[in-house]
Amino acid sequence: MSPRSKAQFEEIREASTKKILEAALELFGTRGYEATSIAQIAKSAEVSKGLVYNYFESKEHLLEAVVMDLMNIGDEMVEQMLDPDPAKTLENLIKTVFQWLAENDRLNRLLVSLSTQLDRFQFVRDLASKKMDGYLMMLEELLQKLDFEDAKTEARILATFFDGIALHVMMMKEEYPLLEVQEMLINKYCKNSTVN
Amino acid sequence: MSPRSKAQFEEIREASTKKILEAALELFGTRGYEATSIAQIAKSAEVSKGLVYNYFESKEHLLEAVVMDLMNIGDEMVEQMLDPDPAKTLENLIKTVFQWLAENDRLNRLLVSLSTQLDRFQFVRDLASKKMDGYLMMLEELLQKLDFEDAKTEARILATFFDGIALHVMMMKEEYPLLEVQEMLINKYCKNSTVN
Amino acid sequence: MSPRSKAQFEEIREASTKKILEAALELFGTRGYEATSIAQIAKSAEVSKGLVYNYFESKEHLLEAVVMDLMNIGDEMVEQMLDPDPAKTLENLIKTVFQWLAENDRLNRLLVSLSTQLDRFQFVRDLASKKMDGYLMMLEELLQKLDFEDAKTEARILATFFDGIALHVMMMKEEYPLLEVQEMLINKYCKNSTVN
Amino acid sequence: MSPRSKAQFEEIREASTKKILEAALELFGTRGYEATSIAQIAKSAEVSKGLVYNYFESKEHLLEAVVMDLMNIGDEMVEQMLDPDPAKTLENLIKTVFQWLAENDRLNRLLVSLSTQLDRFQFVRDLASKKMDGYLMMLEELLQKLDFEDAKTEARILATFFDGIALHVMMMKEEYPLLEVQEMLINKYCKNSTVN
DNA sequence: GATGAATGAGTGTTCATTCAT
DNA sequence: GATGAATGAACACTCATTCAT
Repeated sequence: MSPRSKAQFEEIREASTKKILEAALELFGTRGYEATSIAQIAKSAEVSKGLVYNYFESKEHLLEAVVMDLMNIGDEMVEQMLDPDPAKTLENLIKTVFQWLAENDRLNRLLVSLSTQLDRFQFVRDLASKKMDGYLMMLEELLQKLDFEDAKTEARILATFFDGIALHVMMMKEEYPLLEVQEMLINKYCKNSTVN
Repeated sequence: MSPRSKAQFEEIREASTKKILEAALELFGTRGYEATSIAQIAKSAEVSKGLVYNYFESKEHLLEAVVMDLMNIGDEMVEQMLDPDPAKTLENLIKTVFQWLAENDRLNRLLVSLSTQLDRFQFVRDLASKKMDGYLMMLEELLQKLDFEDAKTEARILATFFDGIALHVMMMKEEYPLLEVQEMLINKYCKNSTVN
Repeated sequence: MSPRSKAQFEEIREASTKKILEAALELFGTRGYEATSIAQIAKSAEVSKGLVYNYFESKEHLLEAVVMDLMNIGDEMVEQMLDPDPAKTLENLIKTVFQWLAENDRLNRLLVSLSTQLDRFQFVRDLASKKMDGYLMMLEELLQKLDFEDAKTEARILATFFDGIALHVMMMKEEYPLLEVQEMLINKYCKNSTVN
Repeated sequence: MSPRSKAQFEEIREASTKKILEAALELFGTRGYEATSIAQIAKSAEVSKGLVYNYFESKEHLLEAVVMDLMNIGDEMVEQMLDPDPAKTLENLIKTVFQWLAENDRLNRLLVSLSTQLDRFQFVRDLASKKMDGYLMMLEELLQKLDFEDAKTEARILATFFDGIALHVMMMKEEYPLLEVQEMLINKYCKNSTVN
């Protein structure tokens, strides 16, 4: 009865959605959300303006979809760095953060830029808040195992520092001495257990 | 209708310019650059739209003037914290940074948000780059005096960390444990000379 | 996969057409023609957008079909009120008009609203004009039999009045005193023969 | 100080406002509110789209302004027809209504068309409701003085009839026999007192 | 016969900027 | 120096219509 099967339609939908999401990420990440127009996204995705609205209710919903996509990727990465040795886990974590920053310039820029507009995008605030809490708890636990005195504040410092790096890498790109900083950080935090 | 002296004109110019700059800073800081219109600035400064364009070539030039103003204030602050004892100077510096962040929510937000658009605002890139270099050099010198081994990287870490705090305070406002973090930071960096 | 007979196809066609027409009537009547989208009609008729265009050339042609449908219903009603006694026929007519208005809020609204756009919908103009002529002639004939002096103008007045009620009922809904008005109207027009 | 005086600005504003209001009335009245775009109004008023929004917050506010303008005119007319003799006043009223309909085609069409969208335009509903109440009371009073038995319902009938004429004139324009209908109406209602 | 993905012209609205005075 | 009326390009979004399957 139907001319195309459900599966065929699904394929088409997915392909178009993907093209749009990728274009949106690219542009939101490089120019920022406000400075990117739907027309630009459509053009970059080689698609009509109207189609964007077939798949996403509004520009803001498109942004939400882009961010949600990213978050899922983030979760997967965390699981891969667990290790029986807490020092090793922390080292993995640090290395992963640094590597991610080196490779995901546009996502990084998008996330930082959104963090300046938390009031406007409630969903970002909720998401960031939840992520940050999980983040902090994990770090605190690790640092406790590594016998840090005030693990809670140390975790805060480490988390703050990670985002500081995100900001600086975003601003300076390759000029930021990621390797040196990473090494010193590992020295400071992952060699602690042996010292104490 | 007595003709006005040059000085009088100059006074008027300066007063109007100041009113506009203040309104622009306030609005750019709270709503963001994109979301603030020239009409809003003019209204808030109790001035006509046309007058804004008499003093500033464009919205972007107005932004530039606002940022320049901020930077000058920053320079003044640095001079006030110098102390013969490097540990004391560093402590002053840390305290000043923390205090500024606690008190200047909107400026902080404006600066962070501009840092995400360095490609668009070339003058911000140049400015930030120059400031950062001076900043880093000053920190490196201090840390060297405090006998840190790799003072260059430590300076980088400290600068990165400051901006990380800026980012987190902007996001979390009063919820960020500024005091605890500040204390731990002072312990880590300003007690070094006595230890070594 | 048995081939379907012509009759079966015809049945399918008719069923789909009917569903679409009903949905369109409902939506045009409640939201208005401009404010109703083809997508809404298709959804409400549980049919694809494409199918609507299989059966109706355009949105405007669909409207035309809807209106034609309505008109046929109107014709059927007229035949049911004929009576040997002209006074009785007129009374039937009045009562039918009032009852229809009380029961067909949405159709009434659609027709009035279309009458304000006669220039745009030529077919409505033609249709309305033809209907009105027949209407007037019937009324004139009746009133002549009831010995009204200037039956032509009286017929015009009655017809005008009917549409005035349509307008007011549409605006005021239940607040309009349909019963009182109906009674007075019957008194004025259907008791004439006994007086003269 | 100011380049143009307040009065000059006021003049300019008024002239532009008037041009826009006139164009809007013309187009809303002929094509309807929905079918008229701001672009069309601006073009017809020989003005930029942007200017329309300088003077009117939104398309709906523009409509409101147009309608309010009309209503004020209506009020002025009522006062001019009062007469010590109620029969004469009623006659004046009838004549005024008929004359207004003959001369104000577009306003009439606009008002009828808005009456089909009372739910959408709250301000029209409020306005119409208030006008109608005053209208009915005045008619009732007049008819009471003229010794009509059920003056309340008669007033309702007259008011309904007026709007019926409005509807028919709007549809048929010059083809509607305004004069004959007017004469018969005056005969029916304004000769009553002498008979009784 | 039937589907719904895709298009593009059009909508209401905003706003940086210009300019006559 | 100062005003605000005026412009026009741009924006987010809608929707009648087409078409490959």
